[in-house]
Amino acid sequence: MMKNKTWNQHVVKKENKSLVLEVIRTHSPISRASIANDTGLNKGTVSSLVSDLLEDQLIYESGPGESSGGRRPVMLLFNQLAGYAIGIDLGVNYLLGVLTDLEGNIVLEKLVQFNHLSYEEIEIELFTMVDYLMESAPPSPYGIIGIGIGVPGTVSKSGEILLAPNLGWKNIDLKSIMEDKYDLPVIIENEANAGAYGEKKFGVGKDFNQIVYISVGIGIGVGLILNDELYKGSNGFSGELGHMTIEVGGTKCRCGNEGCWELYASEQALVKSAENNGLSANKELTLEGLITLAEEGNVQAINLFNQIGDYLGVGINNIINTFNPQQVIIGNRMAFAQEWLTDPLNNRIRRQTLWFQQQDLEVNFSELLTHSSALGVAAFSVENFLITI
Amino acid sequence: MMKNKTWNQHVVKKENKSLVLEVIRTHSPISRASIANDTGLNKGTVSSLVSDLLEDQLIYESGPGESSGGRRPVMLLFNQLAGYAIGIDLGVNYLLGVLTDLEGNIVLEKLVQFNHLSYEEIEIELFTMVDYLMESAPPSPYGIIGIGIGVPGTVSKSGEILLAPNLGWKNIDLKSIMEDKYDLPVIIENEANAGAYGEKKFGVGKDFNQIVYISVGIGIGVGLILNDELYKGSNGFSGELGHMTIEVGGTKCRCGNEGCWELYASEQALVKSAENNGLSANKELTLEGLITLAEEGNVQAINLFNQIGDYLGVGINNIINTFNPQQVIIGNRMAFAQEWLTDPLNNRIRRQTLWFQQQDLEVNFSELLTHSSALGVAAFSVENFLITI
DNA sequence: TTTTGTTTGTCTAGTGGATAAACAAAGTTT
DNA sequence: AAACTTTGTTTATCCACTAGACAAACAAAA
Repeated sequence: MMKNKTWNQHVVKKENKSLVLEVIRTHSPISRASIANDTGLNKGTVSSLVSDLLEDQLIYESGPGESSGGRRPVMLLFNQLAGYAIGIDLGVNYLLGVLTDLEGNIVLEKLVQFNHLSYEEIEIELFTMVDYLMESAPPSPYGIIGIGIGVPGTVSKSGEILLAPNLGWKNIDLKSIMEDKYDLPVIIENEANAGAYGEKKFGVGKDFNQIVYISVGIGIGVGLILNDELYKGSNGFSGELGHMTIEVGGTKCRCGNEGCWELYASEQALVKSAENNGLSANKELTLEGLITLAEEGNVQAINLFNQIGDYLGVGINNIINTFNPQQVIIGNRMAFAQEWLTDPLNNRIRRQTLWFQQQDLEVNFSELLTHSSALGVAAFSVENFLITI
Repeated sequence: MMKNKTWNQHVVKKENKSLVLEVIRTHSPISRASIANDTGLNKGTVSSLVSDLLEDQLIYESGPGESSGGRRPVMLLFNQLAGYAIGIDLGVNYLLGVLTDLEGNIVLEKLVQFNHLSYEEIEIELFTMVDYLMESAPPSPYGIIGIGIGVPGTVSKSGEILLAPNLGWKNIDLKSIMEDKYDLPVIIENEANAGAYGEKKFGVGKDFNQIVYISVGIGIGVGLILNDELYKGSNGFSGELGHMTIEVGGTKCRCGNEGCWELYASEQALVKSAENNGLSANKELTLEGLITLAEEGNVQAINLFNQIGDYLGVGINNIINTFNPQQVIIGNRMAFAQEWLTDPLNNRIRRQTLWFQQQDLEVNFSELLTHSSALGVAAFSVENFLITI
């Protein structure tokens, strides 16, 4: 049985309803007439679909708008308060939870930090976080419409966390656990994938279709937006670019490979070379400490960041040649060091990337910084909810 | 004006008609009843669509099939002779043209070899080739349905050849030139992209959805099949992986970068190290010459191929980490040396690729060898033709 | 103020394609 | 021969979209 997707009028209606909702979401406030004009749908069709959406409470009518030489239009607006989504960024030593409306606006946010917790202990923190956010949600027609969780590891298509090395987790079916407990749709996604989506929806990637988002933290992860959609490989493991070889016969990595990119351009690389350089110890040798040093004008610290920027450029160059993206976004904690990374990074790219790849290419730093992932998974939940309407 | 895709019953019919044709193409011979069962469409709907397709001469009825306990079914078959496609692989020193039916079977094929021709001279060869293939096509309802050309260079989405370094071409709008002359749909595609599609449709990639095809010739090009579709970047330049850095500070490449993969793992790398090793000159130092030497048991030649295999593995490792594909196909001329490449290549991958990436991963050599590209572009033309029905 | 023309949104009739169910034809099985 | 099965067509019905008529609400010109 192949059961290929067949087409009938029910599909047509659902599809057109989605289209109308999408137009209202992106162009609000907008009149029925403008929707008909924009989509090419007949005026009557739009009226009928709009009345459905009004019944669903997903949109509402506001007062009349400006006349353009005739009867004044009734303006339609997306009801972003029809429900709320929970997005959680599950980090190695923190838990960042946000409650967003259907437009991705943060209604409430909470950060918990910890150290060296076991899986069971983190699970308790997670439950506490979700409970808190659920209880705090304002009343709404649809209530909590879903929970999204971003994790620093590989996630299978079925939502199982296969390997999260920095957490020490392996084969944890968090999706089922959460769905059983809360009876809500749950989405588990790689942190870099989530961040990529977050930046695309709400951050610096809004106007681009082909985006490579590079999450530079302890390690390096990459999220790919290809043709406006998140791309995952055949099993959902794509974007493990932190383990791309940039130096044959280079340093051994615990992944089994050698010369891996994240050994040269991540937070762990930064801290390690700081130690090797015997940098003065009046500041702690952490990313934050080194940023403070650099801000004070410490040349050694600045050089370290320059070095990281250069190595970032090497990997980014490879990525550009592979994907020919419109935009490269550097995100996560390392984005705080933008000031000292930009020049060496851009130099490397200007010198070494094929000229036609540089056309229409933007290299940007994250706008949402540490919030990209949480907002991204929340947005996934919203998207999933809206297509079921 | 956004003019988003709207849905109506015309679209539904077209889509369902395509679906029915697709099922007949892949499952022929098949009865109307089976189609209804497979697709989920109503029997009556299938009957009506089938009668349309019969009128279009795209399918035909054969004699009755086996009964399964009731009336014997009328079997339907795809009429692969309803039209013919022309596919041309435009190489640096050759022109390979094929005439295929709508199923991709080669009806006629012709190879022309040359050396150091200017663009104008190659254009003449190209015209001669197309004229020959068109005249030789058997009579059919739709005649020649399109021309596809694979070129070793970057092609913009509008079909312009932007840069073909090994040909010395720049900004040549071959698509318009051909369409004006022949008044037929013309598709220009990068040779590696075409090869990837060819292998997916007719070669070793038939049963895979995420394929990385690596065309190893004078240089290295890569074609990506992601989610069953050819992926091109934002401008159509993706897959320029020959210029991926695999050694920081390595050999200078004329692309401006250094340590590019194709300097270590292509035909040009092979020949160069053969020269440097001062290999005996009783055979010419070409790929073919070195293969002959290796077949005779020449240890030096075999070592050279082993070296190439190892470096191929380095780049392939990066690619696997990036795309998490189901299959990697090594194609083009270097595939003839499969015998001496396989072991070092697989060793490198087995040692250095993350374990979960190796699951369900196949590394294969091309089946179509030098025909992948020509068949691929012909298949593009067929596909484009069928969706206009 | 009146008239004219425009814009908005609803309503009605009609079109086209899908579906379900009845039906005829051509088999097999008992 | 009778009963059942399978195939493929036909018929009546449903449903979403479209075109075009229409009324309401407004602006601008007379």
